[in-house]
Amino acid sequence: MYRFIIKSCSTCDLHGTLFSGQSFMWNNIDAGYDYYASIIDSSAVFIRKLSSHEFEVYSDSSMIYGISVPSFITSYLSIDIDINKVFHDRFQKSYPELWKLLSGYFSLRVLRQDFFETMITFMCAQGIGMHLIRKQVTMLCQMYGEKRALLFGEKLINLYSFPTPLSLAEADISILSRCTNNNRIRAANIARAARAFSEGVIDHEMLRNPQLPLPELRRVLCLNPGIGYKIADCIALFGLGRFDAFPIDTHVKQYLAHWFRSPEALKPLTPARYLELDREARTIFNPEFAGYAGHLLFHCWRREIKKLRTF
DNA sequence: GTCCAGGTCGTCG
DNA sequence: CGACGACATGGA
Repeated sequence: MYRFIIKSCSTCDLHGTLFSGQSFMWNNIDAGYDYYASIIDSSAVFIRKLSSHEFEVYSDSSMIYGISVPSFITSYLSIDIDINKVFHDRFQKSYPELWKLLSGYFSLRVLRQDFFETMITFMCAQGIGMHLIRKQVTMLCQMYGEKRALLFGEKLINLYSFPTPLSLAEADISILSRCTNNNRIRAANIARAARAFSEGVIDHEMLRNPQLPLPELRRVLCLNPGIGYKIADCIALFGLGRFDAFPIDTHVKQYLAHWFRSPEALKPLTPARYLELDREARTIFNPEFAGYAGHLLFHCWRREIKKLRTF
């Protein structure tokens, strides 16, 4: 077991990380206010908060995705991102009431999560509630993942690893569909995407190139059945660390109408309007961090206005 | 019973 | 393009 200390210049709420894209991945994550545990790149990782700006990290390997654990975790928790970078002064001054409401969400992080996990979990997130999405991911991990009991000091944590691409690629659709809310189309799309990833048709390295323009990245992801604009943008934001990607779902659409008085956001969301709202968002937010900002607003909207409890 | 959930896709006007 | 239904289930 390796142990590292990481110092952070910005605060990070580890429980808040659960509100990130990993809101779905309930049984392959365990987190509380001062700790976070998961299996990342098939290695067990445990993070404990020592103070607001210091973490200790335990890992059973010295490298994750080929880079040192401290470097990886710093990137994973995106503790390099500062809230004043995410929201420019103009935004803060233009929406003072909203800014005050939003201040409770500043310690929430957008994680730089695993590409494959992100792709599959967001393919489960189509027009159904958070509860059902999490149920699907839970079943996927239990049926196709690996059970792992992790011991960190005195703390025992039971988790499932996320299924490997191959295990989903070879899955029988009738069995897999039990994990996808009985939706066979979704199950077939997931198996197909897993196959494409295994075979390199979905070229992870190519997609990870930060020079790749967002529209092109979106176009390539949308080549896969079951991935539309919204899910492609989620994969870019959470799975490729593209904080400029701005996924527009039913909640984002609602707050664009309510908080930013967008008339377009009141109409049904067609592909053409999606692109139009995407353009609008880039005039409201710092385009470089539009998605990061949008994610904070997403949770703020759900909790403060819609009174939805994610946990 | 009705409506809405972190949508996507095929079909039709 | 835009509207509409299918896909599926469960909580409010």
